[in-house]
Amino acid sequence: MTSPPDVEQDLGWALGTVLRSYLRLANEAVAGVPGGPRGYQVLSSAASGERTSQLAMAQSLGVDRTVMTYLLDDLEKAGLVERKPDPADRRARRVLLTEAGTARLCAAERGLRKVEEHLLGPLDPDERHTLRTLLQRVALASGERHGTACDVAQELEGC
Amino acid sequence: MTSPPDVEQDLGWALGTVLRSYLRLANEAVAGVPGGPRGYQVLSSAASGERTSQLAMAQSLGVDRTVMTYLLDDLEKAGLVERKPDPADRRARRVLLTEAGTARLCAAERGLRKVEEHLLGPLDPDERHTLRTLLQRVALASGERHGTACDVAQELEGC
DNA sequence: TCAGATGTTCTGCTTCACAGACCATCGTGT
DNA sequence: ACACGATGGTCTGTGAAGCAGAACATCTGA
Repeated sequence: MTSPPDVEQDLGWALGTVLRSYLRLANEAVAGVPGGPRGYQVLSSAASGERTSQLAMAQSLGVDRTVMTYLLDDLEKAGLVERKPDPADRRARRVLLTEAGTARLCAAERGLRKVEEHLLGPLDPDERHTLRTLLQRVALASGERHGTACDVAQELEGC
Repeated sequence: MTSPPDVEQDLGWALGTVLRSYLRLANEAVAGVPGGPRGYQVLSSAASGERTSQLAMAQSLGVDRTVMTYLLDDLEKAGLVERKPDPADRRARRVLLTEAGTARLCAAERGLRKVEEHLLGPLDPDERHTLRTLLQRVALASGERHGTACDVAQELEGC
């Protein structure tokens, strides 16, 4: 007999479980931001100043471009962002935060920071930082190589 | 001015991004298991022998109990699991793996292991182990305290 | 100037999760 | 023994959510 590989060993299970808990809490923390946590991410992404085109934001956040449309519709309706025509490319729109949007973003950030700390409660400060850093590195790396999935597909053939 | 808190600093963003990449790869790795990665988790959970009741499995995997029903329907239709009446409680069913189910589970596990290693590619072996361990601890802890969300809700009041 | 690529939006469709009702069974109390 | 609420499982309806595909405007390169 081989060892009994429990579900809890599975990276996917751990990721899913943590994300579920996070979302459950985050939904309350960002109450008032249309689109929930994703709406917050849009705000945050727009606030950074880079990647203000809708498509760029959609890709970095992992949402469909058609979804980004009505996500922004809601945020605009709530007066948190504005869509200004991009002077350099008249097809594109620059997504800019209004003052209300900036304020709402800050409030949401404060809330989310507490949620994160609560979620990482079982870890000591060093470990929290380590987890954040490692996750971030994996996220950044996996975001870059979108097309590189093929080499894994090849490996999988041999099973 | 405060520092510019980019989206990539957000724990939720990192979790979501990594999980998305994982699912994209895992979907191929578990091809042939009805229900995709979740179907695999059901198999894995049933294989452990504990938590074989549908409800217990549903909770530990974070899916609705009505979803578990048709998830198991599909797995049973594919001949990977059996629903046997629990002798101790005739309301409940024990979910048992068939031989085909066990084989499929092993194959899926091999595939997923490669996916995980590929995903954690940018980390060195020590870091991979650290990330796995820390994530697991957070996942286990956040799974246990389901009702303890209230204290965070209280904290959030003060924002 | 023309052809193809790109950014955005809109329409239609399919999938999917959740709420709620329903049935069978258990456990407890009387 | 019986009645009651709680629990495990299933089914039905409904609403949301995302994606494919087309449409339109605009950019870019030949």
